[in-house]
Amino acid sequence: MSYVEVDMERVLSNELSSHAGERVRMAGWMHRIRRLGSGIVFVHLRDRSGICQIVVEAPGVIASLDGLLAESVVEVEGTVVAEAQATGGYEIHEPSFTVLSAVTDALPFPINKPVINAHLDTFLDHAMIGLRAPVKQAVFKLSAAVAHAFRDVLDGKGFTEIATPKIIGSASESGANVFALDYFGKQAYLAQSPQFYKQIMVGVFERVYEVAPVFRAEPHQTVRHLNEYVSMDAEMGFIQDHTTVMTLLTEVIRGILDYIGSHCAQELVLLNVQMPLAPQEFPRIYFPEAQQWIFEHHGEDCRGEPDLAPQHEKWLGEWAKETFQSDFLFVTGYPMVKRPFYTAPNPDDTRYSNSFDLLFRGTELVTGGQRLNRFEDYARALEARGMTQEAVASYLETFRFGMPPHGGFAIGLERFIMQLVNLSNLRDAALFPRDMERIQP
RNA sequence: GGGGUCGUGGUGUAGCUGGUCCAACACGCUGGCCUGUCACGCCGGAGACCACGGGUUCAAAUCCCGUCGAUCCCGCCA
Repeated sequence: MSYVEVDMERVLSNELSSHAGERVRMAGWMHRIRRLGSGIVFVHLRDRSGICQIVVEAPGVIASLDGLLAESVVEVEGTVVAEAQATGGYEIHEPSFTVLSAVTDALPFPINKPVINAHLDTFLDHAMIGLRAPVKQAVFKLSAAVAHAFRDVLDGKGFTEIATPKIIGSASESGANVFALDYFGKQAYLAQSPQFYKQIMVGVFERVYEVAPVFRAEPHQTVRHLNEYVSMDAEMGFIQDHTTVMTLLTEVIRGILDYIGSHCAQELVLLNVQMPLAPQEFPRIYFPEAQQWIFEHHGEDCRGEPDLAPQHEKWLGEWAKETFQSDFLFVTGYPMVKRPFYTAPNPDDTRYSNSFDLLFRGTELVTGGQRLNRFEDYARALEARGMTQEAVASYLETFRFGMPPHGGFAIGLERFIMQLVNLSNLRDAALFPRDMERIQP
């Protein structure tokens, strides 16, 4: 049995320098066609590696491009020539074209300009095409690199990747609303988090992670919420307390930043990314102390409130940057009343929890903490909240049969990208975002 | 769930204290010119019943009401 070679002797636009003088075969989209007159046409060919320029001078070949609009797909055979005038130093001469797919209609909006001139709503209606724009590609290349680096760092620390179900039978977990669906006549729900399963799997592998979508039926309408987003979850056993998890998270974040710094130079430049300040140890502040600081420095008295408002997080983020030269800030010890039942309390003051949020440039990026690990503690926690054990019976079985002290966290991938790239809307960090109004495309 | 703002050719905007707007500019599309452009340039052209419905007025893109759509903030969450 023989297979056709995947790359079929095709040369990519970023490989021209190693083929100078050769006759090569290329293929891609006509990103831009610049017809300078009867005598010369420049075609910018876009493939997965980038864009290169093809110079067309033969009248017959120029005629073969008549009527083709941007985004037409072509195969090109031509000679690689070193040319100082060309961006990148090389271009294709004496080409011949085979049209694989001709475009004759104008695009909904131009995608070959440095900036995309379309409202978010318009863009999303045509995301199928808009995503081809180099600036948009770069966002999702970065996104892929972040997810890759997340896996890479955790693989290196003995974690095992898992895939937990997104269709689940019971919906009692945290405060977030769930989407109900009909499952062969039974009531089922879309998972709002892999929380239960990743804890259960700590009992199997000690250390696990998952990169997968989660579903939130919250009716929110803001630039930093989606109803479906990618959660990068990790959970590990045999921790001291939540600070062990914070140390792990710090290493993960720094590992991700290192990775994209060394692998995504092109995207970072194109998107004008200011690399985050990420010191060896991220500064941390205890929840009630954060409220006290807000009261003293901004005059707003939120002391006693169970949570921080977005504005508070912004202030704290600015403070961390100025005081500690860090774009990241841990806020620890969120009140127990605001945390789900599986959260471990602070043993020294049980009003507060052994949990944390990580703020990235003043926006909540990660939630994590230590979980309860003894069955008796779960029984008490459920009772205190008026919940029944039956509702979470299979989850609880885990804790009857030996679970180590453990904890973990969940990073919102789109949030990470949004804050990294300084996007004004989380929807710009999702390929096909799902919000209250949008389920198409 | 509560509140604010907006709705003008395919796209992005100007006009919006009513008449001079059968609507202007840029991108895109299109006809012509240009053999080194790379956000090419130059000269033309097509394309909008100014979201929809009603009202005020001699006169409405412009003022009022309603509907729909979009968007942002708060709450909730990552």
